[in-house]
Amino acid sequence: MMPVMTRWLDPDEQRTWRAFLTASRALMDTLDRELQRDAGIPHAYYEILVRLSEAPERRLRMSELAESSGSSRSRLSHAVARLEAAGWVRREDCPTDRRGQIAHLTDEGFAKLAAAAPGHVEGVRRHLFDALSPTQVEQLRGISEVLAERLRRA
Amino acid sequence: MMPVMTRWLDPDEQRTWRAFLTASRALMDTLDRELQRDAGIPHAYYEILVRLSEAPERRLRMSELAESSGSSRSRLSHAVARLEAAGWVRREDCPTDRRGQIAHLTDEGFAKLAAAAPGHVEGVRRHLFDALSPTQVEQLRGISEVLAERLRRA
DNA sequence: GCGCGTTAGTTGAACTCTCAACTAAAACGG
DNA sequence: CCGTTTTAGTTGAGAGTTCAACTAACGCGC
Repeated sequence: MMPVMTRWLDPDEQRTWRAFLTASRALMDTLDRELQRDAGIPHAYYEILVRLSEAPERRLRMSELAESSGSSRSRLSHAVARLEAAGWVRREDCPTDRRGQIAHLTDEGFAKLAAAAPGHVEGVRRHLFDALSPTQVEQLRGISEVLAERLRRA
Repeated sequence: MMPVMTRWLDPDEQRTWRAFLTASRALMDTLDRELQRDAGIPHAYYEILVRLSEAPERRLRMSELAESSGSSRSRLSHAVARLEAAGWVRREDCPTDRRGQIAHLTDEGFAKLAAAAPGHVEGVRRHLFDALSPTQVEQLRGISEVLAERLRRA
């Protein structure tokens, strides 16, 4: 929707926006690179494995997995196909909905995740939490929750 | 580097990290999608055009452009190749360093950027600034600047 | 029970990004 | 000067993402 009168960013907002852009991009790129190097998977795949590992019986409907891991359905389909080829996830038919598929984290996949987790968590701590004061961490949570909620509806 | 004893995230940190992940991913995805829909370019390309438009004579060395737009050199090479094919950027030899290339934003590229900017800025405002209180915006700037600085060295 | 809109999930093509390998030129060191 | 090491930038292959199109099954309304 093209506004009639653009509400441009003032210099302060501009600075905030660019800092945020730089920081979040750098953070994600760094974590992604570390994960790729140490575990051979992109961060999006790690996220999928984590959500599966936390689900009852390590099983989740594809759509719920997409939702919780922040992937589009298409992305998840491709990702699970690759994870299945690697033997870390298996797909099963859903007994109550014949359209449905259930992704199931295998023992091998779980082991892979368990091996990757410490290094990744350490990265999150080093690059994010260690850099911020306790107050800032609290602030970041408030900000993130507002934004996440807002964008969930959008 | 695999730590001997993992410093796991406590529940509060976990919640913060996941909220941040969700929010920043949703924000970037949304802006990227809007930009792709309205201007036909990904956000990374928009960023490149913006930096060029702000440079003296709308010219920048490839390496400086990569640095300022947060792209790897490889990514920038591919991106500029595509932008050049679209007629929005031209590459010129650097007179002082025969290895160097200078990217130059054409009038056509500038026009394209000028057309895309209002919609994008409106998106940034709607999805980010409108959602936060003035205090939170200030906090976000502080947090982002610390993180950006920290990761720049890494 | 039937039609129709909705939802679940997949697929392939086009595009972007990453990584490693590569060329070429500058800069350094003796 | 000459050899070595950096730095600039590109390239191609491989992998991930997106978008639109598609199949199939659910479920609502009559």
